[in-house]
Amino acid sequence: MPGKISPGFKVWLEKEGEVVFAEGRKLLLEAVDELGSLNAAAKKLGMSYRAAWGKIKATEKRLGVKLLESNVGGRGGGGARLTRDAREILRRYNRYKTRIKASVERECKAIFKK
Amino acid sequence: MPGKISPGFKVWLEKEGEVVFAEGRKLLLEAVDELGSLNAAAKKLGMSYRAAWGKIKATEKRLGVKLLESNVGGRGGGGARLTRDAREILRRYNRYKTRIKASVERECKAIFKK
DNA sequence: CCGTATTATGTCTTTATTGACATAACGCTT
DNA sequence: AAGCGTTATGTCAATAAAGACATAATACGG
Repeated sequence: MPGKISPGFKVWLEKEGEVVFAEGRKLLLEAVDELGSLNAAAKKLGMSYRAAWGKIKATEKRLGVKLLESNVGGRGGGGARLTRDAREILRRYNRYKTRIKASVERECKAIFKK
Repeated sequence: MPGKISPGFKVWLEKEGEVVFAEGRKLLLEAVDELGSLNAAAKKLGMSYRAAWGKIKATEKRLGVKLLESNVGGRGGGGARLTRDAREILRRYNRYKTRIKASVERECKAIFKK
């Protein structure tokens, strides 16, 4: 008899069968939006700036869309903020995920009597 | 403006926060059930017997449940068949996935006007 | 009793992903 | 002009995941 088994799920956005946006990018973009800096966002998520920058760059390339508008130097060293496209993708992803999450929790009770 | 973006999803079963069953195991177990042999199932899925066996073994360990009842030697070299527990897990996973898939397709139309 | 197809494992190689380090440029601020 | 914090990249190491290869044991059928 299987013990206490519980369901899990993950959602993402694709373009031509390739994953272009998932939870990691969502957290990263939201952190940039909050902090106004990719470096600060990376620190908040416990990753190196290099890694964060690489992920953003890769996503932009696959997506063919610019996600961050950044300026280097100046007061505080510079900073970055989300483009309109980034906000649009973020909005769609969040809406999609919220809906699926609700379904998951509903079905969960029907299939796995806790 | 983002191009043609489409949603994707994945579901799995957890035990104590650890993934114990997902799409790969499902396909493997179903193939074993159909063919009566782990070796044949592995070939069907384009993986080595070694890899298939390792995955089954790892899943059994994490799950604390036996998935395959096997006999070695004899006519045809032997074979394997699913245990009752394996069928139960498979049934739950399939039911769960089917439900979520339906939700995904429904929400998809609402969020991504195709 | 030998051939055969299968289960059952160990080990080693290759590959892919992630992470760490290093360096340059930039433009405010003081 | 010097300092600071940030963007922007290249490179290389570490770690993880997947795959390839090798070998033993088994039991049935001819």
